[in-house]
Amino acid sequence: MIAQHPGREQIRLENVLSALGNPMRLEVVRVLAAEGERACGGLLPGVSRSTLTHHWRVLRDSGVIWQRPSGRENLLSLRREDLDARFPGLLDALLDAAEANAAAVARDANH
Amino acid sequence: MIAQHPGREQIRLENVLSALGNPMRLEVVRVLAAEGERACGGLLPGVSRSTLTHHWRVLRDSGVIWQRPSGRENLLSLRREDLDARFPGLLDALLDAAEANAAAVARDANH
DNA sequence: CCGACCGTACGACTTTCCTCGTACGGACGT
DNA sequence: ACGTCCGTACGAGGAAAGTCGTACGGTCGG
Repeated sequence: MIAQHPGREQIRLENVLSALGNPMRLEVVRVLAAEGERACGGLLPGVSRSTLTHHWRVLRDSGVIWQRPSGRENLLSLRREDLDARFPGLLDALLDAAEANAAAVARDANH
Repeated sequence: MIAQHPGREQIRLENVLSALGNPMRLEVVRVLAAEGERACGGLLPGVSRSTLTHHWRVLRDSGVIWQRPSGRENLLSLRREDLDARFPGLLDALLDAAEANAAAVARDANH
């Protein structure tokens, strides 16, 4: 099926937050913010494809990412403009927080 | 049971985000930010007490609020300092976003 | 045209979350 | 001391989320 994205005005904060409350999806957003548009595959190694599809759907339905077919791939990108327009400063704060959080998690793992 | 709060360094972004991904809890945080320390009761009219206790636990365990007994009440307050130290700028961005979001939801309701 | 590849659709299973009713315990006022 | 109020603990029920296997449909390269 063709992906249907919510309009900018339909984006709801609670959906964005619960979407990003999942570590896998938060990691995806981190990668997209750092590296720009990317294909679906390879973003989360070791996870089955149907699980990935599920997470793309959640991110797309909550308004966090664009999903654009290109050949046999699907390209993902952050909806940075819409998120910034809707919730100014939130995305940048979230990305900074995600970085700090990832560092803390890594520190814990080695502790 | 005595409430046990995570230390500042134990606060994890994914826990904060999924805690705030629930509309009720997001509303509680909005009220606490606006009005400061408040008693548990009366924050969410029409919800049973055991449900409230559940939400306090989620917010407390994720590191978003302090919970402090005072007489026969329990006072709730935002962990603003810890959240700011851990994730600079995030809480303010979230509160601004929550306000914008609440306005949009109200607009939708009247549509 | 055919096989390989990318991603989705669907169904199933498990786990977690949300909500509530009931029972309990501490703190206050009389 | 007694009843009342505030909140928690526990258990149960239903709803939602996360994961996967399998099957399907496009798209590219030979």
